Parts: sequence; C-alpha cells; structure tokens
Amino acid sequence: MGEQHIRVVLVDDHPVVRAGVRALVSAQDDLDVVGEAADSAEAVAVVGETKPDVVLMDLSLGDGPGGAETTRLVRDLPSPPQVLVLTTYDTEADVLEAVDAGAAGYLLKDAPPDELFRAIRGTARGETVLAPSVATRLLQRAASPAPKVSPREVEILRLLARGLGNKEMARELLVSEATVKSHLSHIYTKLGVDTRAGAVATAIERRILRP
Amino acid sequence: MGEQHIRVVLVDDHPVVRAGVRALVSAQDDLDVVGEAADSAEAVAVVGETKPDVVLMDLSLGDGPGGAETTRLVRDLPSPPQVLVLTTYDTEADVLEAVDAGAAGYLLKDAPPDELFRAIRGTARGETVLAPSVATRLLQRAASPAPKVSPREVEILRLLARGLGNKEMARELLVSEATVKSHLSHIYTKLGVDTRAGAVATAIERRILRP
DNA sequence: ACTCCGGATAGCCGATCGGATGATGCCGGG
DNA sequence: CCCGGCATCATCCGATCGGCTATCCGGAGT
Repeated sequence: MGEQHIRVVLVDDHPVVRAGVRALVSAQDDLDVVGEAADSAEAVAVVGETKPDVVLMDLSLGDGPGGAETTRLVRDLPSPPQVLVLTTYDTEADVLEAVDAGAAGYLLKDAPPDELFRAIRGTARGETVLAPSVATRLLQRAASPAPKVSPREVEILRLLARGLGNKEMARELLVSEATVKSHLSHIYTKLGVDTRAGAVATAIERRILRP
Repeated sequence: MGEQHIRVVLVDDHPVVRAGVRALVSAQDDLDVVGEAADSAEAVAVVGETKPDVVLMDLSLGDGPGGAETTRLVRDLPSPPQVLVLTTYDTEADVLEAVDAGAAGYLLKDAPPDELFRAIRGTARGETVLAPSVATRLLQRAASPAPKVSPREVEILRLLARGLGNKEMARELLVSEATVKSHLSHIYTKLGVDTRAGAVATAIERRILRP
C-alpha cells in the first residue's frame, strides 16, 4: 500500500479552527499536518511547497478569494492534492460550487472527530466523501428542478432587497418597467414564490443574495 | 494576587473549536482548561462541578437553549464564573442579549490567539472585554436610534418572509387585515423601509429573522 | 440552419399595497 | 395617576403589483 502517512494541509482563516483540527488530526497515527494557511495566496504557496495528500479547505477565507476559488487554484497545481471542504454551511450553492471547483469531499465543522478522520482517509484514497446532511440535501435538490437565476435576475433581486419599486429598478437598470416586471415574473417562477418579499427571503436563503 | 492559574471551561457544540481553543489555551502557563461542554445542560453541570473562573461561551449551541440563555443559567449558579462570549457573529442583537444575560466580554472566533488570551485574563480580573469590531458596532448603534421590533411585529415579519399577503396574515394570526396593515406600517417605520421586500431584507440583515 | 434561452418591450386588469387619519383597550414605568 | 408603547380595528384612496398574452432580437448550442 502507498503512503503510510497521509500529509494534510489546513486552510482556514480562523486560528482557533486551525489549532483544533491540527490538535485532532495530529493525534492520529496515520495523519500528519504538514502545513497551514489563513488565506488563498498562502494556501497555494504552502500546498506548492509541502505537496500534501489532502487539503482541508474552509469556504469562507475572509477577504480575498474564497475557498471555492482557492480549491480551483490548488487543483491546478502540478500533482494536485485532494481537497476536502470543511466548512460551517451546507448551502446547495456552496456545495455545487465547491464540487465544481474540484473538491473531493464536503464535511461540516460540527462533524464529530471520527467522521473527520474517516473523511480524510477516504479522500486520500480518492473517494468522494459527503457529510450525510450534505448528501441528503444534494439528493433533494437533484430530484427537484434546479432553479438557476440569470445574472440579470440577480441584479433585480439586489434592487428588490433594497425595497425599490419596479419604476425605480427600471431607472436604475436603464430598461423599461415592463422588462423589470418580466424579470420579476421569471424570478417568481424559478424561486417558487409569488411575492417580492418571498423572493427576497428565498434568495437570501439560497444564498443568491448575501445579507 | 489571587489565583495563579485561571480555570477555564469551554462551551461550544463544535468539537473542532473546542479542541482548538483547548490546544491554544492549555499551552499558556497561567491558563487551565478544566472542562468542556457541548450544550446548555452539560455546561451547567460542568460549571457546577469544576467552579471555573471563566467560561468561554459559544452563542449557537445547536438544538436546546442557546448561549445567551446558558449564560444566564451559569451566572445564576453559586459563586458564578465570568462569562466570555466567543462566537462567530457580532450582531447587535446577539451582543445585547449576551451582555444582558451577564456576559463580561464578547470576542469573535476569528480573533488571533493573543487577543483571546488577553481577553480571558482580563475577564478573569473582572474587566469587560469587547472585540474592537464589537465595540465599534455598539457605539454606532448607541448613537443611532435603536429599532426594537415588538414580538407581534416579528411574527408579522416571519409571515412576510413567507410571501403571505395581508389577508392571509390576518387569517393566520386571527386578527383583522387592518391590524396587519397597522403592524406593517410600524415595522416600516422602525426598520426605515417602505416596502415588504425591503422589510424582509432588513429584518434578515439585523438578524431579526433567521434565513 | 434551426431552435432555445436570456433579455427587452408592450398593454390590460383585478387584486393588493402603502399612507394618512383616527379610535379603543390594556399594561407598565415614571 | 397619567403617559407611552403595544395591539387592535376601521375607512379611504391613489399607486403599485402580479398574472396574462405577445412580440422581437441576438447569441449559444445542436
């Protein structure tokens, strides 16, 4: 069998979380934490230097590029590591973006240590590891129609959340009021609502808008 | 000078965070982690047994009572410990509730370890320790009028976010449509908006509603 | 080449909303 | 004891919204 020690790099902007994962992971005989990074740039550098088997990636990295983008970057490196996303949220959008970026697994931070260890080992073996709640969510969404809002519609949603009326949105976007209404109708259909307030709530819930 | 070792109990539902704080705090000569708890009941039990000087309290504890309520509980114990809130969010509502519950400090989880240590020591000495961002926010809000929505108005907001019309809300709440409109008007005034969509967005932003 | 989709536009109409104004009853703090 | 906040209800009215039906254009994909 290949490597006996799985080399792990941690990417998380929270010192506390890094310390926690390091403490837990290091205590495992077959797992070594060979590096840490607090942001995207650091992550790329550290991964390039240490050539880990697995990268534990947080999705929210503070200012610069997020975890999804960083996942892309490290996956584009020569002999790229497997990326296991370890984050707080399990939004559909987050999961999809991460998987799309080349993540091999998705775990939540409230997972018990055991699950974390198993996930790291599985990921290192090339397996795809999803937290139960994430897997469930994915299946749910896969069954139901995927509501993908267009860029323009997102703009509308943004203005909507600011409480603008159709007329005001029209002025803001330099289009006619009819166009705004048209977009809104499409948004309602896609989000499965029929009021502006509901659209805003659903948009925020699905992370189409950020509060 | 009193105790040379400051006894600390951790309350957080995330194993990873507990491990992280424990690893960081334990490495300090003058700080001892004498207990951990993952939920409110456990917290009260552990604090009662270990009589710590400081409790590091997360505000979101999963299912049962939250961190604010738990803070009240441990502060009501005989010879209560100081409570230092250590959480992810710095919402005005969260801060106020925590302080009201008897918390002596408020730190964010992305704080550097140094700051955490200083906060623990300060809290143990009875000082009030606020994260800079939290302090700033408090001053801001203290200057501007505090918009406190009534319980009934929160109910209205909840239904609003579900996209219900005034008539439907009225039926749901067993009141007349006029009453609903009245509440809405008050909500608009308090939140500084003039549309339902804006109200929902602002309510979520101010954490009056949870997405 | 042809189709599908996002984006833009138009008009119609009933339902709803938001603002203004005013009134009543209850409770708790000053 | 009186005031203020909360909750309740009522009416009026102009502005807006949401649903419906149709058309047009340009780019991406088959």
